Amino acid sequence: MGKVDEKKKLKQEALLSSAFKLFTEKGINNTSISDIVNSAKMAKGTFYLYFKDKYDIRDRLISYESSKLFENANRELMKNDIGSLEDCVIFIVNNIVDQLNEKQYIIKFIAKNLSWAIFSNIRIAEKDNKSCMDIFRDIIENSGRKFRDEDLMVFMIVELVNSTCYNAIVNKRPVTLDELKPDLYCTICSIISQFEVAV
Amino acid sequence: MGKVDEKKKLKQEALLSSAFKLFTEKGINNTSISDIVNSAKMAKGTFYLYFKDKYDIRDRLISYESSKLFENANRELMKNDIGSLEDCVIFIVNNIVDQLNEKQYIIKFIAKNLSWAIFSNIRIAEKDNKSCMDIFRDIIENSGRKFRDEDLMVFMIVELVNSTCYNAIVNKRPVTLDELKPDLYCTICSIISQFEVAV
Amino acid sequence: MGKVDEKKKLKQEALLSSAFKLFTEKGINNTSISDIVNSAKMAKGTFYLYFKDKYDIRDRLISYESSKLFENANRELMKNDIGSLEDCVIFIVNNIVDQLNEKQYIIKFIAKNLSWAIFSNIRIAEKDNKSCMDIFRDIIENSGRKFRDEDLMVFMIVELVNSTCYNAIVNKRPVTLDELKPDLYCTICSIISQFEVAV
Amino acid sequence: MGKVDEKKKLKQEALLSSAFKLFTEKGINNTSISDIVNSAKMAKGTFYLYFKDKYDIRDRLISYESSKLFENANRELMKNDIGSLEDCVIFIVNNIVDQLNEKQYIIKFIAKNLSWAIFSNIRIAEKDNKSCMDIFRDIIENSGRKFRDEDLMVFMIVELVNSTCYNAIVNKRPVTLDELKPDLYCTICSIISQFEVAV
DNA sequence: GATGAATGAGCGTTCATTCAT
DNA sequence: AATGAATGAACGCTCATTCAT
Repeated sequence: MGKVDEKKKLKQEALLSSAFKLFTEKGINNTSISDIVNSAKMAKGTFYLYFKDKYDIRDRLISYESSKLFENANRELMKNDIGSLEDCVIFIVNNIVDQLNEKQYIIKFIAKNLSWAIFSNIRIAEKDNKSCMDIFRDIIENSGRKFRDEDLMVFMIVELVNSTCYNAIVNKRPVTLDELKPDLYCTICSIISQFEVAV
Repeated sequence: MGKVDEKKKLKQEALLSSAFKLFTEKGINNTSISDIVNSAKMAKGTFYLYFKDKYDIRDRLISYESSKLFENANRELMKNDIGSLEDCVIFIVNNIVDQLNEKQYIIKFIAKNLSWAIFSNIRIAEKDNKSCMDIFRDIIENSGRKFRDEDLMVFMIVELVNSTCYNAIVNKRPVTLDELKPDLYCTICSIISQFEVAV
Repeated sequence: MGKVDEKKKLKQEALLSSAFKLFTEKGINNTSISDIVNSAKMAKGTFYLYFKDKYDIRDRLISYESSKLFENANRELMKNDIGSLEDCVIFIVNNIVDQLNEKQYIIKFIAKNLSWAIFSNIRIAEKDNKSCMDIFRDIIENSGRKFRDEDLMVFMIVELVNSTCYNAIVNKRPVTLDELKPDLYCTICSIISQFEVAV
Repeated sequence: MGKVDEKKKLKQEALLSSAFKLFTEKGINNTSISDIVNSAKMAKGTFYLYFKDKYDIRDRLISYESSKLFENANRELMKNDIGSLEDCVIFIVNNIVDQLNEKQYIIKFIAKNLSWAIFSNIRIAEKDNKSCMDIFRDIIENSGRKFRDEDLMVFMIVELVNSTCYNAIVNKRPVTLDELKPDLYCTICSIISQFEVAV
């Protein structure tokens, strides 16, 4: 990579991190392109060399931040020797919601923008560019068990976790994250068992 | 109520219905106060006599539209003689998601804005101004059964339904609403049973 | 007309005259909306209450300035007792090109923008809102003479005058206006005679 | 001419032809230098090595395209054995307006920008770099006839043709080109005769 | 000579809000 | 109470021009 490309990468990263900081602090609607370039200390026009508009940079950030969460969780999973499928799924969920709980600004930024369509397309560089969904499928396959509709099963778990944890973390209503966890994980087990078919 | 008050109420209602029409058609971000007053055929300044800003009128609309959904569902529940608690809950959920499926613009408008805080505060005029949560509590009490943490139970059900149905109705991904329903209702039963305590 | 309407008219006139001044001084391409409102001493947004954009105000000005030229010429024609059709046409042409010669900024502004379509639609308030073309038709009719294709005849005269006088007035090339006039008027007579048909 | 010079000429020609294409397609005001260099597949900075700005390249194109029209007409004139001066002039005019009628985008581009100053300076490479005006002078001389003010005569003819044909070709108003021609050529003869002096 | 990333002034336009009527 | 003309800050975006490579 030449010197020029390196400089370009730095510029782009400066824009991404400035935008992330501002989006999480003030919200997307209250952040202007001017704010972003001022914070990144470059000229307005430069923004448009790298991104189409505010929503372009937002989508890039959502994918990037989401994949980081998932990568971290997955890395930890590999380090440990987790037994059953249920334990694996709960381990990942638990790891991710703990990350989110520590960095609440991330969940505020991601949650309301993370559609199933985006989620299921997030790629994990460390895992051969596989999607999150692919990784779940691998885990399921490795368990040797059989399920009716894997995609629907994962979808229901993801949506349940996403929406309940958002409230628990951000509003602490109607319960805190720690109070939510036992029942959340219990329901995850119920969902898994409800989809299982005898082999 | 005097003639003047009546006129005022009419003005306000005209603003609310114009705003709802525009918000669902073009989205909140693309609707200006100019648009709203033009559509309601009154002067710009008049808007500020009734609402603080665009977000004030939005919140009023969310409450109003949500309560209508719930009222409709509840009215139907009363007409029928539903047996078990599970059947009651599923009846209400089913009725609401069918309403949403028919009027998709409502779910697009409400869903991303409907926090648990708002939901649990929605008042139903027809039912002595009780909140949705109160009505669920009544249903539970009438069943004669006993649950660990009713609020958390209802919260989990509401969040699961809200987030999965949003995707199923709006994107039809990863499944359509009809394909989702059986598994959704099965999970609702699991959640209920997981919270039940022996009497 | 109420006080408010009067104020509105004043605002609009201030915008028109500021725009005219700037357009003729610096050209349309070098005049921004900002320039216009600054010169008219009002806020930028006010411009958009009265005109769609820069080209809207330009077209309004072209019509207005052109009709003024024609009105003046016509008023003078009425005052005098001009004999033949040729003399009438030449009187009007002469009067208009003299006006343009005195206020060269007008011809610079109008000439390159004045299409036949615009010209033939210019209305003269003083003459029952008749178009320029209508007035020519009246003059022709009053002469009692008969012509093959009146519109084409007037068109050729107008275009010849417009284009040759623009150069003569603005560039004084290849001749000055005064040097051009005799031959121009001679050619006008040729055109008229070439279209005349025996009665 | 060295290899380097040849490469430079190719670059310049690529810029000219890209600019011409874009100017005629979208208009000068809507064409940016970015557009031109993108279309010519070179870097932005390169443009400034060859042209001062957009208006520099425009003027070069007008001269170039106009001279091509005139060259074509003149070449055809040479091929034929045209008799009188009137026939020669009308032959050239007719040939040029037919070219313009076939390629309307050229007249749209040239007409509003073609001043007499530019026209009279157009050089014809094939004819010893003579100007258009020189060629007319040659034709006049060859006819053996004598005229008062040749330049003014040619000027009036050129302006009349240019402005009337622009409308006839582009707007087809108030008549089409074919409907215009007979009267236009008749007026040209009148102009010529009006300038002739007895020998 | 050729490049193209970077600039930043400037553009047209929008719109929430005010306030005299 | 109701109006709507007026405001002007702020917006997203463009683009001619520069200059280090």
